[in-house]
Amino acid sequence: MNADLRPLPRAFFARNSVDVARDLLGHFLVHETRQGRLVGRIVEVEAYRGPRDPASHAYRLTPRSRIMWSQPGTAYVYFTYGNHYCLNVVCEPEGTAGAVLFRALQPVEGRDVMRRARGVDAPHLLASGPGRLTQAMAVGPEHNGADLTRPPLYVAYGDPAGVRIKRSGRIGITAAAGRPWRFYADRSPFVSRR
DNA sequence: ATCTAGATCGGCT
DNA sequence: GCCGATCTAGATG
Repeated sequence: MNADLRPLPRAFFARNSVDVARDLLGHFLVHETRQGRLVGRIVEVEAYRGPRDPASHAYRLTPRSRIMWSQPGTAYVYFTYGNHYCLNVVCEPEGTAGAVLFRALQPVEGRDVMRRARGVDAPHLLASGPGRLTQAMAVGPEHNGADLTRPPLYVAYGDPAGVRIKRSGRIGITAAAGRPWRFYADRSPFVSRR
């Protein structure tokens, strides 16, 4: 992996979250930790919108969901099912709610650290699923509100042109008929639900 | 291959 | 009190 990773600018995230989700495929999620630099290629994401999207935490304004109205490029980390953390990046202009959930990565750098954190060996099981992804990337509740446009945790330019994009319904969502806002890299072994 | 339950707890009605 | 933007292990066909 080359050493040069440049963060995406804030303007990238200040758009419709569905467009941001699609455009995120092929770019990198990077975390510079004490253990070393962890890098994954983004291969699966889901878009969530505001009060008009019943599947979104921002369907209502609550203390937890408030952050989805904040500055684009901000991290939204939430806890679910008593066990797992999920990482999102806030989208849309400030004052409009929206976010993209990171669902799966292709591990690119720091695989050994990821293996240790996950307790599994197979590369396609390291970060294929939102809970697995945060565990592999050493992301937790302390990152809620972090700025994902600058180190140590950020989204960096990759190779989006080389991705065959597929779309589908969001996973685990019942109240979202007619909103196929999950995007993933076609035929990638690193997406969830293989 | 497909299903089921259990873990485990914060946020919300 | 209920249930979730999940994962894993174990059972069953």
